[in-house]
Amino acid sequence: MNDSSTGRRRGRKPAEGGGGKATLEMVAAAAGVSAATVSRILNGTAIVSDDKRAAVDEAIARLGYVPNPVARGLAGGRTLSVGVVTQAIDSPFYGGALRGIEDTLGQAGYSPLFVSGHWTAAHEARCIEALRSRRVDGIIVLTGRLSDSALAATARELPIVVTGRRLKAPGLYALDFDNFEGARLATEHLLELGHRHIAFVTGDLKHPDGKERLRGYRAALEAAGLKQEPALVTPGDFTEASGLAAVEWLIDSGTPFSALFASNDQMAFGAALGLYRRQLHVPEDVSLVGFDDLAAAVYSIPPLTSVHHPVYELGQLAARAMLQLLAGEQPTLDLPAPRLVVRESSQPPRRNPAAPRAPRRR
Amino acid sequence: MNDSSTGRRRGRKPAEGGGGKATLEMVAAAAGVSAATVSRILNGTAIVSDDKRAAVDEAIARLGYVPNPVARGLAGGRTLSVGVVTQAIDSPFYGGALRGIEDTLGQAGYSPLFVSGHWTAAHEARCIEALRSRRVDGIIVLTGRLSDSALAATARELPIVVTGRRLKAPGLYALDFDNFEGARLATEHLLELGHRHIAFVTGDLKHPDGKERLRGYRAALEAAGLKQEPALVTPGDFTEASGLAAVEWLIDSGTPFSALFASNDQMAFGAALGLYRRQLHVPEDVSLVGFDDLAAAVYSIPPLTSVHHPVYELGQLAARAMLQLLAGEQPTLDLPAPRLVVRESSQPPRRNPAAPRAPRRR
DNA sequence: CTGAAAGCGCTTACAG
DNA sequence: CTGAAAGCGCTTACAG
Repeated sequence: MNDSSTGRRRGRKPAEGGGGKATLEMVAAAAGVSAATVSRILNGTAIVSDDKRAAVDEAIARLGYVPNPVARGLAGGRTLSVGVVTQAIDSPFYGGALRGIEDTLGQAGYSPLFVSGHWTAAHEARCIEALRSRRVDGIIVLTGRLSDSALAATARELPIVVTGRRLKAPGLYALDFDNFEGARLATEHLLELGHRHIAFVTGDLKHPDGKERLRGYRAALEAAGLKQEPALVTPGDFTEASGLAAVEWLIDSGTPFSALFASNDQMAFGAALGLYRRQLHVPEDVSLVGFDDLAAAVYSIPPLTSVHHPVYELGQLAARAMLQLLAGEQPTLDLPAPRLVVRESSQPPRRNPAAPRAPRRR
Repeated sequence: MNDSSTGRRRGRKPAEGGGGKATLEMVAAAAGVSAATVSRILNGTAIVSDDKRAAVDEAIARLGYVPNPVARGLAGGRTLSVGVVTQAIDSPFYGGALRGIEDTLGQAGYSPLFVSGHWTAAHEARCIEALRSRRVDGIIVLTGRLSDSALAATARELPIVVTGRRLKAPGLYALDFDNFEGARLATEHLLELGHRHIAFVTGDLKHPDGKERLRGYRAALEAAGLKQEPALVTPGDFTEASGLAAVEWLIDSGTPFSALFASNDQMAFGAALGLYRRQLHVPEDVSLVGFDDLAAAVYSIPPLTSVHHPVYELGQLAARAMLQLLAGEQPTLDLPAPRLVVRESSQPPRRNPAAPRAPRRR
């Protein structure tokens, strides 16, 4: 072939592979139609005659054209991206949710923009500003510390999906997990095994999840007709370190307990280490139950009984709700009910189930 | 004040809070200068007289102006965003690196765009396309399966920083951790404790990290004058499940060993569960050493001796290198040397250090 | 030192 | 059904 036949002498090499140089205009020229028509075909905005459509499709394929989302964002006001405010990009808890969001959004042609809120309202507010300045089409907020009213306010500007709270506001959809029921289930499990002295490590009680889980624990005890022992409830903050500290505090306080329910798996892991250090065996000496059912629960020693928190589904649903909001629909999605995954860390108390036994040192 | 003095009658409410509606043009008008001047001040592109600068600063503050990165990207060709190809957004291993990248990039005004490559070259290639179509200014690739030549090729189009390999190419900077030395150190530690039968669980051997760690293990044995026992080397793939399977395989094969070195912590966790299931205690019966020093290593039972892999720093350095590449500089950064963190999972072998002991069932 | 103007690659009323 | 044209909010040669 003769290369003088092509007009691009000093042009960069023709586009192939995404991000190439082909533009809408080039496609339009190649197909012999206007740019507007190509745009309409791409967006399904209007009915176009079959032959033009075929010509355009062919041109797109031949040029390896990939629309430029940046230009799209400027012109159309939509960027096909949604911001995701997580608390820490490397959180073992939210990780699964991020994956669910990424998968679901990706299928719809949207990209997630992940930012870390670092568990402070000020930081989260800054994240939301940054996201808005990037012109995201909507924002998914995973829990966080922002006030309901702040969230509702920004929902007036662009669609918001928020997890971990119960909240109704225009332009906003809230997705909540039944933490109360989960904690109730876990406590009930221990009660059914015969435990009567069940220690509880709280989460951060400023956090709705923390509050609800404590409530669930108490409700189960009450339903069983047991009196609450304040000495068995020790404060934690959802970190491994606080679970470890809680166990040491409990043991040192001398209050007998045959089971321990931690408000999340991370604290349960910390608690397990604390028990190990004090030579108490799980589950022979103390039954241990966590909450969240992290991936690591399966490989903890012994494998941890835990309330399954469907984080991946949470991410999927949050993304789906966002897509619906973006499409002008009203989401009606809901999370599955909590269920307990029983593994090897819980069993009936050693001696007489009714007779509490003080952990002893060996 | 009389509101007829302002021209915006039906306009949306004035911008306040990021992402507001103020535009460059509005700032220019308010400050009595041209848009070009405002742009120059914002970008530090040219020297501007003090009084104009003051007027502009004031107008920006008053209007709560936030530049629109989308428009910026279209006009200037830069989006102030860099793509990050990780393998799984919720990887316990890469999580720290993502945080390092986010922190470092954020300080420089850049935003990361995280995408998951799912450990396949095809997927990663698609990620890179998607990222390029989003017009990122550069791409950081965390390990991955892409061929060196594919990476070098895309580095001709935009700056690339890649971790986990040794590679030189124009527009590309590679950041590698000394996996060989790390594995050598870990094995040496076990040898110094007196172990002579050290089992090894490999990582994915198609992966450079996997290969290097095996090499380090072998080098240490050789340096100690020990003959290699092929039966002690069992294949794994970096997952917990493969660590568990490896231990079962090892025990069932009847080959005696007093220590086990897994090519990463996740496999060490799996191995720990396998030992627990077979009633073998760590470290009394078997010493266990991992690699990577994940956050979870501190809370595993017993706390795991592991080669520290500075992932957060890795992320920071990768981002820093990208920033330098973007500024037209040639990075010369390097990762810290590996070091071993000794915890409670390793100790001298039970009996005579020189006499191998077959794990027994109890 | 500073403006006017063109242009980045698309979308979207507005008119056929 | 389809074009021509304006415009999204910036940046950047090009001229003073």
